[in-house]
Amino acid sequence: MNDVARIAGVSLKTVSRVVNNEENVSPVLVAQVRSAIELLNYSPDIGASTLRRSDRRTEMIALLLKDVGNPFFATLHRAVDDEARARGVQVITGNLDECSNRERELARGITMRRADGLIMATVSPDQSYLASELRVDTPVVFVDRPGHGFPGDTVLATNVLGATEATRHLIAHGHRRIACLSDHIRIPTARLRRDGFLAGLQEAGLTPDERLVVGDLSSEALAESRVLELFHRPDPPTALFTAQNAITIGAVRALRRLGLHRTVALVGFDDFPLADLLDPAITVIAQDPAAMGRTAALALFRRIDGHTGPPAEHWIPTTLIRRGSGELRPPD
Amino acid sequence: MNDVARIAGVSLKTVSRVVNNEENVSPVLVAQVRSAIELLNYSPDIGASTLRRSDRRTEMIALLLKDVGNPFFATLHRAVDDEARARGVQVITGNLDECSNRERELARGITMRRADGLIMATVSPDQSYLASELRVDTPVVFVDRPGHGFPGDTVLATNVLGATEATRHLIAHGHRRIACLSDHIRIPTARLRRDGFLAGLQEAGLTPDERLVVGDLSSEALAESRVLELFHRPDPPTALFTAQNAITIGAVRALRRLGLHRTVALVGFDDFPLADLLDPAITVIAQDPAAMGRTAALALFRRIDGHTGPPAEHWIPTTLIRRGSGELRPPD
DNA sequence: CGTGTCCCTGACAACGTTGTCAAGGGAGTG
DNA sequence: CACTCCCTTGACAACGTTGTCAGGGACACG
Repeated sequence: MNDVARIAGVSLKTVSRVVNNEENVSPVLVAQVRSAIELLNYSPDIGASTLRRSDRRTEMIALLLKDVGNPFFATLHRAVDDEARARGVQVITGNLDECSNRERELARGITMRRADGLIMATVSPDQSYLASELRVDTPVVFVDRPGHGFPGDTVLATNVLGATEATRHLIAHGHRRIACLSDHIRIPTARLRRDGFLAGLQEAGLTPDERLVVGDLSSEALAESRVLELFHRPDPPTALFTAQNAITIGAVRALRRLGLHRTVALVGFDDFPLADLLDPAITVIAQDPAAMGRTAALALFRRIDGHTGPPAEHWIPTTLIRRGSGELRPPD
Repeated sequence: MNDVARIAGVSLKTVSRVVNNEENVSPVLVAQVRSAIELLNYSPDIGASTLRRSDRRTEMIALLLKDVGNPFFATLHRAVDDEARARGVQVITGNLDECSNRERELARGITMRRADGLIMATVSPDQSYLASELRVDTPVVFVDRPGHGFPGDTVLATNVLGATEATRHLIAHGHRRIACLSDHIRIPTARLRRDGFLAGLQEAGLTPDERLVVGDLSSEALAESRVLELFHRPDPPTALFTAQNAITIGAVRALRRLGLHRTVALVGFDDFPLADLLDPAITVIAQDPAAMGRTAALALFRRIDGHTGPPAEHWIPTTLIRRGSGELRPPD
């Protein structure tokens, strides 16, 4: 910037004014400065600018989630990025991998980089550490999973309602023995979906068989083997509700191996690509990760732009998509 | 940092030394400074540090790709991030969406943020603009697609070889009329895979029927409708080689609709989740996006750490995975 | 003509940090 | 004891930028 000022024959401050498109600079000088910028290939340094500015904006927000490689979060990430780019803001991401202590570690990195805000799909049960880890007034939005011990807007899918709807759907098709398969129950989404499932049963006056409620399936492979077990025991279920993507796929593999895929009904929580091309096509409760990302980003930017007020809750509705697997009836 | 120094009763510089774990600070002062840091909840400002440091490292690298929401690139992104995090480096991403001018626009943003390096899956045919857009000595690594007009290491899948192998595989199963369906031919990967396809035909002494070589399929839906057309014309192919993920899926949909999915052979370039659960399961030439991301990141960090030398080319091998769709024989 | 107002411009300090240099003090050496 | 050397510490400037303030010129008004 020094060089630009010298070449253009103006002061440093005038260059700064031109770069920031401030008013009240004579057109002649603007032209001179611009051509000097062109000539020298000058590019302003956002870091230095941030340091000096009074608002201290870095024009960066952080997005902490399970895994940017996971399709659900990758879609959410893309939606956040679209909103951010429209404002000239960069998104920096961190992968938590269901690993509690990494949450805190990454929050520290966010702070050192002075991000303007944070969107986070929590892993650990308590976020009160954010009070000391984050700078004051850094807004936080919790997405997909709620936060505890730290104030922030929340963007959640209607997990309970969706799971209840899935269960109701299976019951409406004549099922009485329905298994519920979910990820580890300490994960909020898993717990809520199981709750929704139980509510669905209760609604119909059915009592859950606890041997059919499995809550520690942390991988596709584990889900597959647990479903196989389920059907090697007496009195197996006639329908499955799988509370998450990877579990649904594990269950599909197991049913295939058992030759039961056209017999046992299945409704999965969370849609996935090609679900409609399987045989039978898989009925799901679809989430809308793009809407979740967009909503979270908008909520965050509103806070960054100065909105104050009590934490808001945004609910992103889920949709039942009938494709075949959920409409199979039990053998009479 | 000022406050920390005052509370600890030492100079600014000593705090700096402690924060950076420099040697030759007395243990007593280290302890004092650390407790003051604790007390005040002090967090160093990477931005200010970058500004003053002589090496000017921001500890950020940029990753420009088609779409972070696309599974192939999401996996690649994750692999890059793993390497980066091991070094305390942040990855910032940009979505190009096959849109040429955004490439340059995002490069400008990268420069303003002073990223230490750039990994990029090019969209436009020429990257010579980088010479003026980037700061001098910013290393660039091209991944998935080669760069032109600007020096940089390259990490590419064996596109030609893989496509030839696919074609050879179909020919070995008795096919003579094979269609090649690819994305727009100006995209390097699409062109290379078509070239590999043609090489495979030539190897077997077959002459390509140009009506069976389609090169402008930019979406799944378009691929689907073009395949439908293909089979409504006389003398349709007995096998398909689809040069990309989305096209493969479009083709599967079309074959389903025609009831030909168990008749017409299909080999797709690039693996995708659930390919093994379709009926028939889809034979593919699998790429290894994680290896590509990892290799690109390692190459970039080697440059950032001072390695000089002529641009290197890294080839990531593809693998033929036989699953059924590629082993169908033509009707006699 | 004097005064006030507005527009344009630049000098200067400051943001939070680290590189440079010099000074103080203690230990080791002749 | 004098001298050198190394370890420890701090003062100060500087990184690239912007906020603040003040000065100078043009113009309008009384």
